[in-house]
Amino acid sequence: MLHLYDTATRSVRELALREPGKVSIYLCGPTVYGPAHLGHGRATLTYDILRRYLEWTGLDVRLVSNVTDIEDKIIERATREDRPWDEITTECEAMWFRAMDGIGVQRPTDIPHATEYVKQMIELIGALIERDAAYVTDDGVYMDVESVDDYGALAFQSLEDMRAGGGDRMVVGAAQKRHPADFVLWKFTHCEPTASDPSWPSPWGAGRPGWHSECVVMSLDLLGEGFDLHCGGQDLRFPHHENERAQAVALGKTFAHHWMHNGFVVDAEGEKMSKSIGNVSNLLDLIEHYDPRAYRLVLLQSHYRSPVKMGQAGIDQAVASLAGLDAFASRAAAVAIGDSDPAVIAAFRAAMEDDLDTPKAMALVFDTVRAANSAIDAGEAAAGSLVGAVMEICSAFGLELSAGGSDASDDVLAKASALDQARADRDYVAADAIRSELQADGWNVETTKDGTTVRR
RNA sequence: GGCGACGUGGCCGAGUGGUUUAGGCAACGGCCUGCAAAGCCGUCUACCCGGGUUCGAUUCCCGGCGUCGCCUCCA
Repeated sequence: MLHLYDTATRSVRELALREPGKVSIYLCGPTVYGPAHLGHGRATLTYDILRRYLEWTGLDVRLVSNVTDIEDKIIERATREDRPWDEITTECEAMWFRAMDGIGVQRPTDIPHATEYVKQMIELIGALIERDAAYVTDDGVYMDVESVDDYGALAFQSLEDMRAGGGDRMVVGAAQKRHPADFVLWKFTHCEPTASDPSWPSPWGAGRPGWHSECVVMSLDLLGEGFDLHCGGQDLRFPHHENERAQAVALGKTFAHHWMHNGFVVDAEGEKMSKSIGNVSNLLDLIEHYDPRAYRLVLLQSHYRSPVKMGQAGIDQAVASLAGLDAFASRAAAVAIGDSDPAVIAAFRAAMEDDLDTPKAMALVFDTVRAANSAIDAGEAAAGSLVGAVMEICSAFGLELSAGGSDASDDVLAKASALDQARADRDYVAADAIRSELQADGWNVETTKDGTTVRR
């Protein structure tokens, strides 16, 4: 069974399943007010790889990932551009899924929206007030973090330490907050609602829900108490996940059993990609200019918890590496694929079960490719099962290899034949000319004694 | 100020108390080829610094230095 690092216990432990054969996962999704960036790509690819792996092992995976379509950033943008807020969220959500399609991330099984859960969030907030875990101030309803005994479990810091270590940081939020860490559950709308600034009625006054409530409500509604795994980027660990957990705990509900957080994407200088620094790269730009598989490969070759450096050089290396894998797929197309080599598959599984050791698994893929190439060269029967193992692993990773050539036009194929004819005639000047011509058109040309193959 | 992560060869990036030790990219040599390409074989650069533990440390401990993150919206 899969062993995964659990943020809450800070240890690698078995991912226990609530129901045998089924995995329930909640992944915090995007706030839709702008384009998806590299950081979003890393998170979604990480969990896409996890999901595909789990499915490959035969588990029934339910992956719930929300869309946050109520949020200050959305309202700010709508107000600035004088547009209806939901025009922005609709547009950005469509853009988000275009990016996800582009990098080959499968759709979650459920995609709840915050706007669909306002009523339930109000119920949740009401229950928290009833239990004396939340209180009303002039500008909203706040969660009383001191009502939660183990608040700080994901921050690895007690409330006292947080306050003591606060240094000269400003306390953000209302002056009426009981504790600096108390967070907003409901924000009152003080002005008249506009098309850019949505508002919902509540028992405490018109307003909108705070960010931390939606994920609690949606995860518990769709997955139920004690679901298996809650995941997201490192930056969500605190305060977002801590605060989600606090609400569930305050209500006496069992929340996620296991917490998984992926590392950041950093730029070439090692700095985190962040909107405020302005070094964010748009995911759609990336996949427009490069092979979208390159990003997946970069991530597969590093551990999900490590920071990943994303720069020109890294992408170029991955592209070169993919060329090798595609070349393999091309020559492997001529081999009768057999049952995947059991030793390779066992090694793959062992690597993955150990906290998703995809770097080790990729090393295994490259080793197996080499072994398969040698077997093909030697005409050995083992080639088929080695090829099969490589294909099976790549498929479990969502890494599609391209055997190429299928999009070659008749014209290109005619040139390939002409090249073979010229070589047969020992007219190497003509042969080289044809090859150069094809290469200039972007084809990889391989002339062998069995004839010429062309690939993109 | 508190909490946390990290510092590996030309580059990216795993891993480990010693024995052969990732893997990728790049470079170089060889085989193959009409020449290339692809493929195969081989070579080359490593574990931030100072102490300690140990028969032995890149790996464990302590202390530096450096980089980064969280503590505030952020995948």
